[in-house]
Amino acid sequence: MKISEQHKDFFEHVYEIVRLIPEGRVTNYGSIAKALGTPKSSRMVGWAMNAAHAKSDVPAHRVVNRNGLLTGKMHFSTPTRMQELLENEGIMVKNDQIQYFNTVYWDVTEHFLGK
DNA sequence: AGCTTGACTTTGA
DNA sequence: GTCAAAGCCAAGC
Repeated sequence: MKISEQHKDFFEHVYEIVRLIPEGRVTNYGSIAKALGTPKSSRMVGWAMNAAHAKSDVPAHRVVNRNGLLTGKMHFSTPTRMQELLENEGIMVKNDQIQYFNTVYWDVTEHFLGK
């Protein structure tokens, strides 16, 4: 896909990127917003995730805030659902904080730059 | 129509 | 390192 496709809905862009996040990796809201060309609209990414929750093929649990904190866990079916999904992919979570966040972090822009 | 809220980030003190 | 403030914009009231 092309990042510069601005004719589509903002949410659809978010979905496409979130779907690209590899298993066992996570990214943050700002990185996604940045990839969409609107770095300051990171809040909208969160709002998009809220809507994405309905879609079954959007791994919303792989998106956390920039500190690696599971800020959106309460929006899942159960408050522990997000952590369970992450741990199921090999990501360690302690007190809503992703362990070794720097290691599992997957930068969206780096991916598109081919790095 | 306006006002508030929010799964956020950046910046400046 | 912390903290407060601003910017972002869709949805809900």
